[in-house]
Amino acid sequence: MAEGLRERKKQETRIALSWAAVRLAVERGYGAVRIEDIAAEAGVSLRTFRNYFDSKADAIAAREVDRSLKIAEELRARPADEPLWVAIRAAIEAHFALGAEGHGGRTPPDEQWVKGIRVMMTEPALQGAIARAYARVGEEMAAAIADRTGTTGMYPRLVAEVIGAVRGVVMAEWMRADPPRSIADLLSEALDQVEAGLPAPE
Amino acid sequence: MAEGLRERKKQETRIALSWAAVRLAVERGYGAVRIEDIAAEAGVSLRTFRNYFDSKADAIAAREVDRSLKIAEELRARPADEPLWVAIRAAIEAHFALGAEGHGGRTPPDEQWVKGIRVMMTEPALQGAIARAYARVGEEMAAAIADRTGTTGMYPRLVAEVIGAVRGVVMAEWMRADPPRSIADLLSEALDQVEAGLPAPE
DNA sequence: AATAAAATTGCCTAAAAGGCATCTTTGCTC
DNA sequence: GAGCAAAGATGCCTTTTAGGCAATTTTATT
Repeated sequence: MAEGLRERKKQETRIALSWAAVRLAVERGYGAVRIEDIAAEAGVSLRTFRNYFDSKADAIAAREVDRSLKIAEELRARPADEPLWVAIRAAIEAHFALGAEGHGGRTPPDEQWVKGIRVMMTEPALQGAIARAYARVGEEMAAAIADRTGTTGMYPRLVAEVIGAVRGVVMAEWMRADPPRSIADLLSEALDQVEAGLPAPE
Repeated sequence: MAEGLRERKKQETRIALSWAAVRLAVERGYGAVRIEDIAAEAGVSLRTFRNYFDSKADAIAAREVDRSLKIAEELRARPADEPLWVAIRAAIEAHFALGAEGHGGRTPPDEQWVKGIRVMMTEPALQGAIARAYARVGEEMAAAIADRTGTTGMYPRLVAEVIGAVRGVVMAEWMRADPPRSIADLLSEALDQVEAGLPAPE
């Protein structure tokens, strides 16, 4: 086994910790969670928590990083001859498939995640960590785009950051839209506008 | 006087504190600055510092917020009949006029600010605060754009966040470009690409 | 099984966060 | 211009975080 037990256990601990952090924050509010509680919940010592994350906020943000990195992964998985923006749309849509007007009866395990997102976007103390997390994601995206298009210079980063902007605006709108709109819709609308160069409507 | 001495003094203290924070961070490195030092430098008590800012990082970021808010201000000041993107370009360019291949001999007072920027973009501990700061700026920008275009929905926020993305990418490229390129150039290039809808180059 | 490498943990100190009461300053009224 | 109310500044205090260091346990390798 290439990675070995050691690596796997580390990942597991990391994920357990960040899930615990999210769960507790959702349950009792971010401010009321001590990192001590998080560590206890995950079954490690307080000190170990600190070996994994620099802060409570980072632990929560880590969940979103891991999720979001999948966009870049998905993008790399798309056929190489697919036009860039088609691939991008597909990658993002796959990522957001969670909130998808979940019919089908079975509550997706993501349902709890939606609450987590809400906490993350709401709690001011978290926004810094989230932003830093997305910066990480942006780098991955830029790399994926650079590889796919063979471009250098600002282009890949520009695209990556603009996608990040779209993600953010869409999520914000999705959370506050009343009546609710589907993420797929919002996403599509936003990407259309971006691809058109955001012309001023008259 | 509408605002009164009270408000003015508060602003002064706020600015003094955040300048002190930036200066000290540039001089001796972010980590080596105690908020106690910052307070002392600005001539207030440690406790007062805390009344103004939630953290050391916020104090530094505040400087960049104040600066960046001028973009929105500038945008509002542009003639109402100017096309949106023309106005946006002008507003951003005015903002970045600092680094402008400063000939003319006199070192702009902004020279120190450039160092400040470098610290802000470099220090990981600061990136969260910076990001939050830019979120503030994004709101102002979105409001300005909404007012100017009379649009609602995602459009204003989308434009604002995309501009933020451009700003970020341009600054990063500017700091790492070797040989150096002028900010105006980079900005122009980035905005061209965005306005064109970021088409994949072939 | 023996040993090296790496992770976990406990202990400890410095620093930060923020509540609360007190004292000053500012703004307003008479 | 004296007095009063509101807002800000300050000091004190407790809880929580941050992170270095060394000891201990666990995993990987030979």
